[in-house]
Amino acid sequence: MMKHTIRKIVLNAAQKAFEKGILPSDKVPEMEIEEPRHQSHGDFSTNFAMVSASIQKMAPRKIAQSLVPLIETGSLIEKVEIAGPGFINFFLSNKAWHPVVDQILEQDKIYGASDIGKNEKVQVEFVSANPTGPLHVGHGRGAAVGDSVANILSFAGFDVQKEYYINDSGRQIRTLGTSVWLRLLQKTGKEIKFLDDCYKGAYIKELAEEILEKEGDELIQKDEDEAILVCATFAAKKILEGIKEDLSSFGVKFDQWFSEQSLYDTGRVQKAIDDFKSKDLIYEEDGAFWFRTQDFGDEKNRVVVRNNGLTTYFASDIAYHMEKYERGFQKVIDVWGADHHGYIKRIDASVVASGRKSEQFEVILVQLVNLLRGGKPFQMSKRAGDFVTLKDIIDEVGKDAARFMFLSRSYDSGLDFDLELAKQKNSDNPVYYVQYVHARITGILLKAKQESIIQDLDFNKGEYLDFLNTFEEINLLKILNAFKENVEKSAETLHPHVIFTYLMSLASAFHSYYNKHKVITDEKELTLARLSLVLGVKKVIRNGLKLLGVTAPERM
RNA sequence: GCCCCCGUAGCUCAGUGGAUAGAGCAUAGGAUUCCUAAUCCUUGAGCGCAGGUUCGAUUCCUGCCGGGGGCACCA
Repeated sequence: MMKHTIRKIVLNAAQKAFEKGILPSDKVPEMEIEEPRHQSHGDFSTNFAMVSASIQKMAPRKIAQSLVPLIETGSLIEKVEIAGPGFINFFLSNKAWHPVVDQILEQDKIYGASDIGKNEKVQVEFVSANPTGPLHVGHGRGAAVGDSVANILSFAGFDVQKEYYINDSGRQIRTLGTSVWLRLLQKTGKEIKFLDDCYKGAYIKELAEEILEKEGDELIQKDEDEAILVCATFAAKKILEGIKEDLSSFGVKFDQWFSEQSLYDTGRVQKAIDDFKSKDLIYEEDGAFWFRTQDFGDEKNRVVVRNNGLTTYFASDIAYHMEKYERGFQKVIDVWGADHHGYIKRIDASVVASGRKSEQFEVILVQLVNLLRGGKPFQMSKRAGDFVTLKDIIDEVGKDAARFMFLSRSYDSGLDFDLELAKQKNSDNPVYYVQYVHARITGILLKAKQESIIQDLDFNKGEYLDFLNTFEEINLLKILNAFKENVEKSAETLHPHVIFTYLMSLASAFHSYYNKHKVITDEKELTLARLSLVLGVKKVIRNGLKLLGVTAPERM
């Protein structure tokens, strides 16, 4: 918002310079308004002169010198300087920052919201774990990322839908049924050899016990195929219920649960295959049907119908993605684990083949999570089927700590998740560092109310903001002002950790301020000004945490 | 062999086509008669290597090295 103003000022000055004949051209190149790293370089800086050098055929510093006198300093801009190779640096007055508080208090829950999304329909599909077992840590990271990306996009003005795709069809579900069936037979005392490719987790035994209790006798009478089917349906339903519960306690709520089976039931899979066949995008070879993904940059063509007549998951995935765009989404974002990266090209191929643009499809690849306990790798024996579930983690460290931890790093990097660290209630654990700000401010406001300095914990207008002039106060105002930019950056890059980093810097600035200055002082005006400021901080912390799905406690 | 991600301080990670690359932890010391010490203040050290593009590269491109993951008529 402040940057926008600076940009206008620069453009105006350039125009004036051209009219006066100081600059030979009125062409304006791509320029940047940035916040310099160093205070001595001002609050904002532009490289206008440098990027204009070739257009104006003038030395950058000369261009800068011709512009600066045309920039009016006044109540907002204190001074303008030329530095280095030709940067024009703007120093703002304290007064320029004061309105930020009013904006926050007025806009409240929508402070920081943006309209860059232009209401474009976007779908974020995430987790989408097969209902063959409970969610584990990796799903947790995907859930945190997907949910936050969706929240952030929504806050940035996109029309967002969160979706979970249920792989409730195919061989895996049958394997699940077989797994339960075999365990069930073992329970009845039969000597059965458990198959290697079956699911081995303890939850399979529990499911077997449950179904045995319910309808065991009846089931054992049935022929095996039918019994396995019953087991499969029962188990998948149970597991999906568990998944929904876990996600709910993780604070994730989907707008839609989409069934893979429904794509078969409505004939969409067949339709997609027929459609591609008719366009010669699918051909037959060795008794199987292949989609020409190679024509779209994949390294080899991929099978959609096997020579035994069964479709592959790729076939339903093609139909699924076609269906998404038919629902009107301009952009579709899939959140996948890094181990699925090889799948990107072929889905992208299907999207392009069905007439969409490649840019309308985006995959967020979330790198793997290393679970640690006290700095040491936490061994998970996958073979035995015992792994740390998302539920275990929520139970042990709490939803807020888990989500914050998952979002603390870019998903492009692997993540070390230390259970001991996530449990600690001190500054090692970033979630408390940020939440503490919210609780501390609530404490201050409560005290102010008790002392009758304010009537209400919440107010919608700043008071005596001119009294905010310490370095720490101006610093806080600058950070508060930058919230919206950070939301936009986070939305544009689809990186929620931008918000994490932002919140950490805001929290740090607040804690420093808190330790140096009293909010409630003997001076009434100053006190009210500071109360307005900290209320603003509180609201921005809350808004930011909400985007990450973390609560903002009133006390800790 | 091919593909994806990563390589920044002792450790875990941010960050940027530009002017002096940041934070936390760890180490050492200090701050509370006062709004929550789950806090703050002070203290050293770094862009894997080699080329290229550019007025300018840690950032973009290529190659190499190192770490993680993936390469089915599996899901």
